[in-house]
Amino acid sequence: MSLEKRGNMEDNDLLKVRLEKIAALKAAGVNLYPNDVKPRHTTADITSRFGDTGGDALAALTDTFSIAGRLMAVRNFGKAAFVKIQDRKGRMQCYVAKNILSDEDFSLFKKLDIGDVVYVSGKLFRTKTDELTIETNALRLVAKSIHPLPEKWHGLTDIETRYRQRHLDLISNENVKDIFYRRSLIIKLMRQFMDRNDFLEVETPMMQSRAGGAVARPFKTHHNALDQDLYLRIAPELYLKRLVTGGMERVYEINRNFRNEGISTFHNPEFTMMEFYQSYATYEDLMSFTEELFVFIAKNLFDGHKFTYQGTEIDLAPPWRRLPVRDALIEIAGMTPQDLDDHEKTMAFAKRVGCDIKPSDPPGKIHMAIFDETVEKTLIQPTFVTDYPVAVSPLSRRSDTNPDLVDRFELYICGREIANAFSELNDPADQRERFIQQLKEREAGDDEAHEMDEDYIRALEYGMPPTAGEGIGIDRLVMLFTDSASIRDVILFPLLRTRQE
RNA sequence: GGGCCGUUAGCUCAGCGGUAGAGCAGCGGACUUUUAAUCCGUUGGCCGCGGGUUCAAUCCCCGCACGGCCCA
Repeated sequence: MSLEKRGNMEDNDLLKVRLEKIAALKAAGVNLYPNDVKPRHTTADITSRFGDTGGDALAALTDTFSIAGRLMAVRNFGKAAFVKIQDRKGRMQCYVAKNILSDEDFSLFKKLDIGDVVYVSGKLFRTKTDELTIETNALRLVAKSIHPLPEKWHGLTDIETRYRQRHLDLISNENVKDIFYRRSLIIKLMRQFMDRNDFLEVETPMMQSRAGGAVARPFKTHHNALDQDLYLRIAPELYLKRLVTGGMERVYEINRNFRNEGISTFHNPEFTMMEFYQSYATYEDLMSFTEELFVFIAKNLFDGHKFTYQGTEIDLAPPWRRLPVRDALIEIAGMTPQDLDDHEKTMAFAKRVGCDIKPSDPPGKIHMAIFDETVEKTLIQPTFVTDYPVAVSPLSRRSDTNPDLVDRFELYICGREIANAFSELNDPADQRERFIQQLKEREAGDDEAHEMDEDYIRALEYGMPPTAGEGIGIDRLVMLFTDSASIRDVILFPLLRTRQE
């Protein structure tokens, strides 16, 4: 759609003014969208080199500097002006004056709008108030903006607009960019850590004919040429373990998973997880591995192992607390051993604390419902919850000492599940039994229960070495490390309902 | 899915049963070292959408849409 048409349709005065300016610029021979602009510096290049250099030393410099970025503020004095230009690294002030610029460039400057992308070059100096500034001797328009930017002081605060028009959020709210730079750094550090430990990064299918590897409802889609329904994956687990069986003894994948469930400050339907598998390791090995990984990230981010999340100080110094589910239910939920071992009493307790359960649910499942309701939110400092019931762990290895439990842990920080790990079940016969048990629950109405996967069992039948695997929720991890209250603040484009036209 | 809250100018927000307000941005003017520059003047609105009550609704009531927080 042409600009002119948009203008007529929106019938907005601000837009009309801009379109008139565009016409004037075109008439003056100015290219609104040139393609040959090459800034030689970023704002950070200049401030990091000359941030502490005095005015006299700057005056002695003969170098010229050039930056490009968005025009964020103009303080105009008629024949001169101070402007702020923002690039990917920060902001820098530039001084524009009639007696320094060519007449052509100065009249271009007079036609610029806040929000335009511009290029500036010139020498450096310090103003009366000691601010490092570029004395502009050449100016170019790089990309014309036709919409006004959000308010310069308050920025963009409307949450919906921030998510729907993330470009505006990034332009006007500086800390937003910081969060996503930090997210990128965290993921980079995780890769570094995994690579150093001899893990191989792989990619496994996002579209699966059977969505397995987790307990969750999938999204459904359809392949036309094959005329076949497919599911967006809820976890990469079963594919990664096929790779382990194939001899890739240490693998990891950092990628998206999709779960068809509600949206909240801690849930986005698509989210990023790192899953990794290490042969000849146990879930206990992964506890110390996880401690090391988190400390490694924290050291790079905070230069220490303490940080503050929403006003609470979190200390990542290992070793972290290890808490068996049963102990948690007794010590924190307030159950007695008699409650735990008696189905009727367990049911009664569950109902009392507000769990949504069915009498047909196995005891282990009810225990975990009580755990979620009562214990979870109390686990503020990093805690490995261990000794999970078999009933809620269809892919985990059975404990050698107690056949009702599995070799599994979940990591909780700030009352939220951050990671889930276990020694993998590699006995194909037991795996088949677990799937059959899940099918029974599915028939009993649990549409999150795991499906039978003969193909996966067949892979296990070739022999998978003893292996431990773990999934770490990266969005939640980034929330912690960026002190973000909502998962939507660490996902660039969180899912929102489509607006009706 | 339930409860509560929000939706007013491009943005940030006031307001009120009697024809709609500020700041910023914009536009015109003054101004060559500003820091949310300042000063003078000024344009801009389906008050989310649809019903209802009323002489009169942006305001009260009902429904819907979208969003937020809490709960499930």
